[in-house]
Amino acid sequence: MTQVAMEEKILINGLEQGIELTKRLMSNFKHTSSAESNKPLISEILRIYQNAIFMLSFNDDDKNIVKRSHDTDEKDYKKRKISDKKTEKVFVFVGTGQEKDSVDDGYSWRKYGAKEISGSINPRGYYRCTHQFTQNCLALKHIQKSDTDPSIFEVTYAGDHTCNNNSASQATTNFHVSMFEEGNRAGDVTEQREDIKPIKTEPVVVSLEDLENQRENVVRRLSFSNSNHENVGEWESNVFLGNVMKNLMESLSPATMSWSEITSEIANAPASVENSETAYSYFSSLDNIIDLGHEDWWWSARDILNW
DNA sequence: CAAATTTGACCACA
DNA sequence: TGTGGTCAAATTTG
Repeated sequence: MTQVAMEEKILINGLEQGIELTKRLMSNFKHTSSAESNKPLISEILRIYQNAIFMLSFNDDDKNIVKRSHDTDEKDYKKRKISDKKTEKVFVFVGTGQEKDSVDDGYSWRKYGAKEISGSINPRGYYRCTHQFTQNCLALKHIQKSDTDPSIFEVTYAGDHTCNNNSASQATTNFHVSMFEEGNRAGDVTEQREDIKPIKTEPVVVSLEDLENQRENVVRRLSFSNSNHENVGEWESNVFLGNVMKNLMESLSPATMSWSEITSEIANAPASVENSETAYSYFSSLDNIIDLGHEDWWWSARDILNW
């Protein structure tokens, strides 16, 4: 594992911890205050996380960030399996929840194989969409538990869902943070890095429906990197943010605040970082917050946000 | 009993 | 020939 990868992991774990704290905080807070006063907090938290993730993708930029465009390849659909698919690697950090061997991402999967992977301790599981035959849905995914950290799952998706039978309705109690790490081979446009540097954060507009039913749409609308191409950081951040929001929604009772309220609140949040220095300062403060530990963090947040 | 999983066989590919 | 992805029979699960 490279140095960068290690830093990445540490950062993500910290962020994930922060989210757990946020969940708890919000859960507590809803009993003692109005939803209205929660809004600025939510915005601030989201912004901080957004910037942290920004940093993450920025750090990533000496690796291959660009996802291989998989267009105009559909000629030889003879070899219709995983071979030439855009396969994105995803790290899923499962929150404190129960140990499971898979990750609930809203779709229903059917395991069709498992394989020992050379050099890895844990086997890799092979899944296809449950509706592969009934709806001709050719989505696939592979899951492999990390050797070093049992709470991390390496998930590779291949193929798009054409089915609509995802079980998006039931909310997960677990909290997932998903992140793409790399596209693939070395020859891939690493020199276009300058173009990829995120420039500015756009207002966030997302609907919960889209998040849970149509990830692809979420990717586009939640985008806060520049990018004509979809790049990895984009996806990563979107999934991350989407999960943040989802959990905030779960923490708040549905009656106290509607999703559209949150959405507009987020959209009105100040546009964030213009450059990496600013982003770094945000990141640092987040880092400090995490360092404070659970109880202190709560009070620290009170100070920062002027409650 | 149907649907999902396990597990070794099979097979493609480098 | 080794590795990794899929198949499918056996088995488990609900």
